[in-house]
Amino acid sequence: MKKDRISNNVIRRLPMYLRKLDDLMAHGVDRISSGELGKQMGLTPSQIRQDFSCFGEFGQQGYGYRVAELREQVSRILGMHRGYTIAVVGVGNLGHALMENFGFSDQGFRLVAAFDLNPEVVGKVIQGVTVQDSAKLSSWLHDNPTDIIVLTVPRSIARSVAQTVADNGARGIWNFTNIELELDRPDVRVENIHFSDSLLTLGYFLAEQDAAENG
Amino acid sequence: MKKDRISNNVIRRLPMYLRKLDDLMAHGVDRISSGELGKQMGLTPSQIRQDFSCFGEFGQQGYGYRVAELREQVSRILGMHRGYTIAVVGVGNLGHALMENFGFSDQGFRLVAAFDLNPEVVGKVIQGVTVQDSAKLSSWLHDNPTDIIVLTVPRSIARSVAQTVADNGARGIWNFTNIELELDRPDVRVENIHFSDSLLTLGYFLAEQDAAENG
DNA sequence: TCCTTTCTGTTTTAAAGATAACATATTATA
DNA sequence: TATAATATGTTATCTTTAAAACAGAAAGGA
Repeated sequence: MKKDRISNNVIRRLPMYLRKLDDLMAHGVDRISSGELGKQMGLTPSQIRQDFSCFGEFGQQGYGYRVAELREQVSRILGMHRGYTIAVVGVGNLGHALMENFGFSDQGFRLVAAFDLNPEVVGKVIQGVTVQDSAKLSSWLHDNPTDIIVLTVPRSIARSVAQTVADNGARGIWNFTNIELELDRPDVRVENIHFSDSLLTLGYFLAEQDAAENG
Repeated sequence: MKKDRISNNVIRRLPMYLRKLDDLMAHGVDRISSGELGKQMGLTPSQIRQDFSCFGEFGQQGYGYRVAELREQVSRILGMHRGYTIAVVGVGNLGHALMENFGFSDQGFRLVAAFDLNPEVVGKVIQGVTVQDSAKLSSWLHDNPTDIIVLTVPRSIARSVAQTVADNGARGIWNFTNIELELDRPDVRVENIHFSDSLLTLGYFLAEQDAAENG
């Protein structure tokens, strides 16, 4: 039965399902049961069936799930067919790396612009996109409504840039800066990649191990 | 009362506390109550007190928490004083960006080595570290036990490289490749940065918004 | 110094999340 | 065609996580 309110945990598992299903398709698997899928993903069959049942009935009793169809459903739920537009703000090492190596179009997004304030970077063409001067950011966004901003600027200007893009129609911010943005616009969604949080978590587990062994 | 088993959720919040406490210190705040901290972080005071009480009694009734002291405790819990060693494997755009811009030492880690198989990259010195040929990876790790491997190689070789480093004493893998590693070594901790999972999650929320408005 | 206020650490209660159980439908097989 | 096996979607139960309530200790003021 379709649910109205989908829990965060379920949403976070959707991309994992997508990856696994892609993987299965690449290996020529065209049907799978929740039991087998659970075994391969380290989840219980119950959880898998419950997760999918939040969005509809994608399986068939006595048969299982058709991989291609399920993959399509998950991809649709994630909005991958919508072709959301993306602009990178801050073309330093990281922003550059994302433009070059992250396959935005593979994931259903369209990289449409990039901005930086360094004159040495402005004008460069990366993946078909010309880096523009940050001074033009506001007006460009105003003229070209853009769904998602990749925020890869130094943390010192992160907050003000975030506010600027939020005030100029951005609907989501993919935040790579190491701060909590705290915008005054609840309609703008912020998704964080906190590198240091992740590494420190890893460090915690090593420290825990060390403590258990020595003290 | 100190707890034996700390839940994952609590652990994931620790780095957030650390960032907030750093922030408070930078602003000259030297004491804070769970109420005020909760307000600033979007958490309930209860949760904050419970989180800290997992590790000990860091506050003072009627007074609150001394920011510097609490920061020190959190940092200690995360093992930041232990100076875990780090080697980057895969010095492409992303690996390079991390070496240059992520402040490993600021977070208490020591960047000690880097490896790549591209001859144009091998020999380069980045942040004081000379990039070595990947052919030397196994033997080097064997001779220089390293705590954490930053895995920034192409996904095609990710699994085999991960296995290699795990078999040569790595204790943790910071995985930036878009796959689930599934090592046969439960003692090696894997911490993932799944860029696409994160962006797709953001996409989900935009799609949800769109669906609510139109259909 | 005494009393009120503040605020912690812990206990209790409630909510959320995950697992297990179940009823039912399809597939495969004899 | 009948029957056993399989596997879903849903309901019920259990576990985990978060919030609220509370008792007691320190701080601050009159």
